[in-house]
Amino acid sequence: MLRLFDTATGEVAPLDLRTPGRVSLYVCGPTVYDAPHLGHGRFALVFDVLRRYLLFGGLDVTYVSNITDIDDKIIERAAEQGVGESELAARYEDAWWEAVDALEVLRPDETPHATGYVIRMVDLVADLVARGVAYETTDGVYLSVGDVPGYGLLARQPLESLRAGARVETMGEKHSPLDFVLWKKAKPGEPTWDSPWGPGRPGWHTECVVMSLDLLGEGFELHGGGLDLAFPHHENERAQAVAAGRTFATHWMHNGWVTVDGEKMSKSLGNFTSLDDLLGRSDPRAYRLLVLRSHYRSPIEVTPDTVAQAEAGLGRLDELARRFALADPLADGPVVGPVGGGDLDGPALDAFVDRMDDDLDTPGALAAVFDLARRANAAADAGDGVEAARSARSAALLAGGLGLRLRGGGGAEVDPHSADLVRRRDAARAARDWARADGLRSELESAGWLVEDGADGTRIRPR
RNA sequence: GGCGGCGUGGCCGAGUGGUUUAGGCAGGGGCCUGCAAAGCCCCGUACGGCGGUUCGAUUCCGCCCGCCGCCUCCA
Repeated sequence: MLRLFDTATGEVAPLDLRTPGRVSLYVCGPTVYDAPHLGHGRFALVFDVLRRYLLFGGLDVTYVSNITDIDDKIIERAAEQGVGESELAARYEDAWWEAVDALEVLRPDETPHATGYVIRMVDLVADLVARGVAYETTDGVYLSVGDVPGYGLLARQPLESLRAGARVETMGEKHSPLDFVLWKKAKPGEPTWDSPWGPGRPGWHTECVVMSLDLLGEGFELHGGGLDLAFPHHENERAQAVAAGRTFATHWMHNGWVTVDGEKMSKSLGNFTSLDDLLGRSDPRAYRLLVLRSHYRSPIEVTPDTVAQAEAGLGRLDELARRFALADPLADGPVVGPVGGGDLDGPALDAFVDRMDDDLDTPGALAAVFDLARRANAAADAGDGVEAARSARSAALLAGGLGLRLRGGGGAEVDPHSADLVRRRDAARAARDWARADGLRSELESAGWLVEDGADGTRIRPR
């Protein structure tokens, strides 16, 4: 039984299901006004791992993640670049999918776009106004936060405490500084939709509450996103649902930051590395491994050094796949449970599940994978082929459960010149001409290959 | 000011009131190898500081120091 830390209660609790065997997740996706950075990649990976683990456990998972394609930032950026908002959004949405595809993050089952749900957003806002919890001002419609029971749940602070910290200067016509905008009345030149309050566009918090409820229904199991979304974004989504008398998500999950020199990576601080940069200079799987190596709620530091460490660890797992010619467990999509059987290492699987069930302890789960790798090699060295194969197969399957694909054979194309060097080296070794064999190894190494001698002769792979 | 998190061996990063260790990377020694590589075995006696509780604390409590986050757009 999976237990997860719930931001709303501050405790680790079992993930209760509306319907046995089925689980629905809504994860706030990106606002597509710029290229995604490492932080976006982390949230995509964290929730991909959660999703894969639920599938691994045999659950029927519905995963929804939106694209925010209308927003202040998009309007601003489009104006700067002299392009239309929809054109800009489409460009960065493409960049988004390209990056997460490279990370082997599974595509959501549904990807609602905010612009496709405006009519329903207007309906919600009108309902909130009719219920007397929202009010109109000269620039928009606002939710009266003081009228929502339990406001402050996700901030983990009571309303009064939040009010004390709020910035009063941005209050305008709002009744309380914490009241937030549901509908923004149009300013000249902005894209607009019709509403009872005149042309305008929805507020960000209204977008996600409408899309999640529409696609997943009331009482869906889990709503997630980066920790910075807990307050005010998720708080405000929840407030609208509560104010409208609807049951919202029953569990809240937030991932920690990617940090740079200990500070949160963000667009506003300007200390970000784009996903493209990282993926261009390292194995995309290394970032997944890096994310898995620490707990999802902890901050992670991504540096050339930690990336290199992850790549080295990956090399070890790939070597395992190569040695045992393991089949790719992700060849036909994600690993779907129930998983088990006599040809797998039961205790190791149990250890893996035990770690994952405990609030997604991926570092612990990974330890189980590496442990299997070591045991597979040790058993093979000792001549126990059966045990070795079982451990190796189990390691690959569990790695696959985490979305980590191991690369064994196949690999890089060997150019004719290098292939010739390999042939000549085998001949030299057969003739016990070590000086010549060593010279040929040097040549191969300077051509970028890693050279290994096995029972079947010289083997090379890219360094 | 309010609320919250963190500080673990060379690096990354889990975890736990004590008798046996996370795991990975790097390093040292050994086995294997023509030499390597890969793999396996062994090794380093770590838990910010000061007190307290306890037979015993890295793990619980208090204080202190340092770092970070949220309270405003943000994954």
